[in-house]
Amino acid sequence: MSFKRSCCPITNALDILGDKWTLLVIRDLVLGKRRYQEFLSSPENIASNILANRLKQLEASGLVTRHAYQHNPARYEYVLTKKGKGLRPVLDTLIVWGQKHFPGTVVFPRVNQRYGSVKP
Amino acid sequence: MSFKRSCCPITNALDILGDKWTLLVIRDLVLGKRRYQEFLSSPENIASNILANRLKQLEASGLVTRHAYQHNPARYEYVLTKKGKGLRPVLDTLIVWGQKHFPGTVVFPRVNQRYGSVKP
DNA sequence: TATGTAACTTGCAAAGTACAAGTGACTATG
DNA sequence: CATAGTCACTTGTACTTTGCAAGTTACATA
Repeated sequence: MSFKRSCCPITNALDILGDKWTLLVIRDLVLGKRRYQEFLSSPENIASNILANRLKQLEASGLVTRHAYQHNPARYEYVLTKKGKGLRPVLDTLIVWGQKHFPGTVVFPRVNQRYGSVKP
Repeated sequence: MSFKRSCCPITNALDILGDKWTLLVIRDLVLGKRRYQEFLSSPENIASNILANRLKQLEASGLVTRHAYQHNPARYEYVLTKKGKGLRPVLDTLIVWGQKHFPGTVVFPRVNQRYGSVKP
């Protein structure tokens, strides 16, 4: 999907977000997760290749930035950009709709992990 | 995707909405479209088999109801249920985000077609 | 030396998507 | 009356994406 399907803002948004995994990764980022293993540990059990692919796409789309928090071996953290953070209202309305129509669903708590300092 | 991936409301919503086409069909329904050819005529050029499949899924998920507007041959119209209409805030926030980050995108106008009367 | 961990990558089968063409039941036109 | 057109789909086939398991690289720890 590299060409432009239409000039509709919804269509353009879905070209980035329209699959079963991308918004879940963004949800995790909003919840405070930053590292590969943290995303993998979410209960939906995303496959590692799908996760790697989605993180790459999110970076390419400017929703996420990646920076090393350690060298030798290089380890990366992922953080939402302003554009990525702008999706919160979308997630919020989805949560409202989801909670109304799927009884028993609950919003996950924010993770508040201590991250090591980053040496540039 | 028939099992439950998790108890997250976003995940459950994405199990229905998480692809490149479903929310576009819902957008068309919100805009007032009801018939097969109308959905097909949208600028994104959805394939007819994908459209048929999505309409079936939407009906199965309770977002849309189908009723005949003509017999011999039977022709059907699709209308959003209350649950389906509840997605408007999601579309609205997507539009806001899309318009902000994809310059030049424009919201499509509502169609206001005269539909024939339905004989039950 | 052996095991473990983090962040990926690779291989392959299964599922989903895109495009074209076909179907059945009519309606309209020459 | 025969032909063409419309509507709402369905079918067939090729291509792409996804899901699962296993492998890789570069360390850290026992």
